[in-house]
Amino acid sequence: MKDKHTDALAVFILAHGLAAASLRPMAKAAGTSDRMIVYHFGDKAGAIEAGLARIAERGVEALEALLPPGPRPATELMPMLEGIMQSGAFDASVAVLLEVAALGLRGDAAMRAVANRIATDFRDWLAARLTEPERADELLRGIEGWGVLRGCGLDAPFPTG
Amino acid sequence: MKDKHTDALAVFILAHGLAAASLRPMAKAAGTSDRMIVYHFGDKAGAIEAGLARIAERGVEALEALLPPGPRPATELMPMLEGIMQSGAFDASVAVLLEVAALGLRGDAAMRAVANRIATDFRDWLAARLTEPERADELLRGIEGWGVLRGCGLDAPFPTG
DNA sequence: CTACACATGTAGCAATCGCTACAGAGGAGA
DNA sequence: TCTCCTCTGTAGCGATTGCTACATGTGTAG
Repeated sequence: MKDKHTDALAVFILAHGLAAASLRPMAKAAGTSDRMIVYHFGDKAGAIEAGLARIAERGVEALEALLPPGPRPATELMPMLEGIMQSGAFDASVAVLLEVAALGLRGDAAMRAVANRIATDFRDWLAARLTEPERADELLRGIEGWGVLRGCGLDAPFPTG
Repeated sequence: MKDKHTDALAVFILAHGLAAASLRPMAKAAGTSDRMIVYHFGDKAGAIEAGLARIAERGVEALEALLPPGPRPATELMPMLEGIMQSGAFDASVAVLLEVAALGLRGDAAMRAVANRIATDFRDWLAARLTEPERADELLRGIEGWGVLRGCGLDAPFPTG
């Protein structure tokens, strides 16, 4: 049951953002009570961390499912990614990452750890998908920056290959 | 008086983040009451927007003060910026931008407008500071991405010139 | 002096927050 | 059967949330 609840937490956080993630609404979305969330996860922070960890697990899988397999040169991979990101399908994921990264920047150690996990998973996936894996850091930086500027309503160029 | 309050709002938001920006704490920091904040700014959203607008005005000035004047090639400007950003002096500013951009990504029109203003000001400043102003977009994207990854505790490369 | 807009303090509202105490249900082992 | 242990529902706590009603200043124009 805890596992189902964790899924529901992940879905809720993705849908509404960290800022709106309070116990009762999350519990209701999970079909249970705030009482149970606290029982399973200790406290709100534990529940949030569990939900974010689940998001981290699922994020890369979702992206992977949308791309043909195998490593490619950046000049091929990045335009594919651009199409996917421009569609808005991952806006919620990016928004969550931005919220978590902002907390990390403010010194929240737990959130920084979660952010690190999400970003590292994405970077590793990117490196595995590139025929030039040494460019993963640079391209990841470009993608995240593009996401920020997208949230700002700016048409920044997507990082090219 | 409203102007002083706006300054205090900006300082508070920078220091504690959007997530912690509730009326009473902000008012206390401004040396007034929640009653007065609502009186001057209409409601909480108005106060937040006013504070963020003030942050947008001041952000670029603060950066400008730390650099020698005049446009430079990216290969000179970016290492200077890197030193400043690595110092952490602008972590709070970046964190606020990430929070606002996340709300923008979620469709909050007012926050997207504020985010747009902040990002556009920064981009314009960057373009004016570069001997290759056409690279402003790309470098801005790189800097924002670097900020995200810094919040994730990742040592991403700062965009080079 | 009067009138009237601007400004401010006190008090309180209903709603929501994270969290907890308590009681019970249900199954597993002695 | 008795006794734990895991799980769950109800109810409520004190604190904080955004916001408002009401009374009272404090100026300035007529």
